Amino acid sequence: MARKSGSSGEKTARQLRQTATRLFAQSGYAAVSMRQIAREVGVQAGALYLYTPDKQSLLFDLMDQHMKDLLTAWQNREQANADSAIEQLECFVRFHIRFHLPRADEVFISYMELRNLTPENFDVIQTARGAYEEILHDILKAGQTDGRFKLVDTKIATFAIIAMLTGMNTWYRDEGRLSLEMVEEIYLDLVLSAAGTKD
Amino acid sequence: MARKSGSSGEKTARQLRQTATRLFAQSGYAAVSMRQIAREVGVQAGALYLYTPDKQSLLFDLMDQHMKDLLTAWQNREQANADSAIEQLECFVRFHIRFHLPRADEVFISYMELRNLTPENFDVIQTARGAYEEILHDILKAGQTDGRFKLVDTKIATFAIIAMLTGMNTWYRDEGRLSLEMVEEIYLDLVLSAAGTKD
DNA sequence: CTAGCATTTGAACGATCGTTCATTTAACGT
DNA sequence: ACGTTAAATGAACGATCGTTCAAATGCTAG
Repeated sequence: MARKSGSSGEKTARQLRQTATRLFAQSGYAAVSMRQIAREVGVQAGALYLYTPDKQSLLFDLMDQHMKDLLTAWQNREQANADSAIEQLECFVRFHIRFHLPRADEVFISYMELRNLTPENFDVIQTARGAYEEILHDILKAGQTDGRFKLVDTKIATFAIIAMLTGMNTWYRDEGRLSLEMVEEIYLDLVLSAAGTKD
Repeated sequence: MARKSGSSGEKTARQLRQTATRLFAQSGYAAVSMRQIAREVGVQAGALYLYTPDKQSLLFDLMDQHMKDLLTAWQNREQANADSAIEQLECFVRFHIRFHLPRADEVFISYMELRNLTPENFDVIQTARGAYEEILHDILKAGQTDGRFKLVDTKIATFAIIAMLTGMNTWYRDEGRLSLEMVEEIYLDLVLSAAGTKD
């Protein structure tokens, strides 16, 4: 047996990305073998190398695409012309939650597998992450300047808020106690309070 | 060559724990081989099995000890009889930071390597983590009851605050811009604000 | 000084790893 | 209908994995 009936490169490539995303998130990059991925895709291990030059590139491409999607989605967000810093912060929080919650696996990978990237690949992802953090940092600095926020240190607040928001992914479940909308309001309240908008 | 001069089981056991902690944090459990650990300890791989029954137990013991240390340290904290919820929260934040910051590797492992634990070992660690989260949750509930905190949901606030605090470990460096004391004050301000103590 | 114990070596086990490649078969353009 | 290309197989490569164990050696108590 060689080529299988109904086979299509595009379909296999898509299944490879999906399967790798799921397995890497579930067990970690180093713990997942190419043979295991191949088995769940439904091909032999050798066939995977038609779609990725090697395992490292597979990981990097997933992470890189995730970061590109994130930054692109922010550029294309609705309500891109919010005026006050408070409205901008609200916009950011809602955007972050709506983008990250449905992508639990990709988010998990992008945070947990940084150490399994080669140095060059690591730099690329870190730069993208820095660009995303800068979005929030700029908002906090603006609010601080015009006196709407009361923050001791905007840089640390940036890290703290992003950590807080991204932490959702560790406990949120679709079938859980709270809907996405309620969670969004709760976190919005926490972030606005932390920023000092209610003093 | 067999036994080495100056060899001592206690010393090797200690070096094994230290080396494994460092390497697991650096590269991840699955990516680190017993031979690599042995090389850095300064023995052959076979010798490690005098000190751990297998690699999985080595990981679990590190994580289990870390969680036990954490809960024990909380029991033995100074100022254990803080009265108001605000003071209790302040006590918790300072405790968390002082305990976690000097243990970057252990904290990293305990968060990142959960999926490499067997189901039984996973349950043990998760239970310990739940006990720690409950400490904060009880404080938040108390403050909510007596009206000092203004939180929409104490359970989510618990997760959010712990995520925020633990996130410090990803960026804090001893030689960095801010001292431990300054970081402590900044995070304390963020947490108290988020809890709604300044409304 | 010596017997027994603590400690480590170094080789070996079977299993699995990422990756390559000649070969085979299916799909498609002409 | 045929030739070309796309897609996949399955065997094979050397390397490395976690783990075991007999043998060898240093340490220590009597």
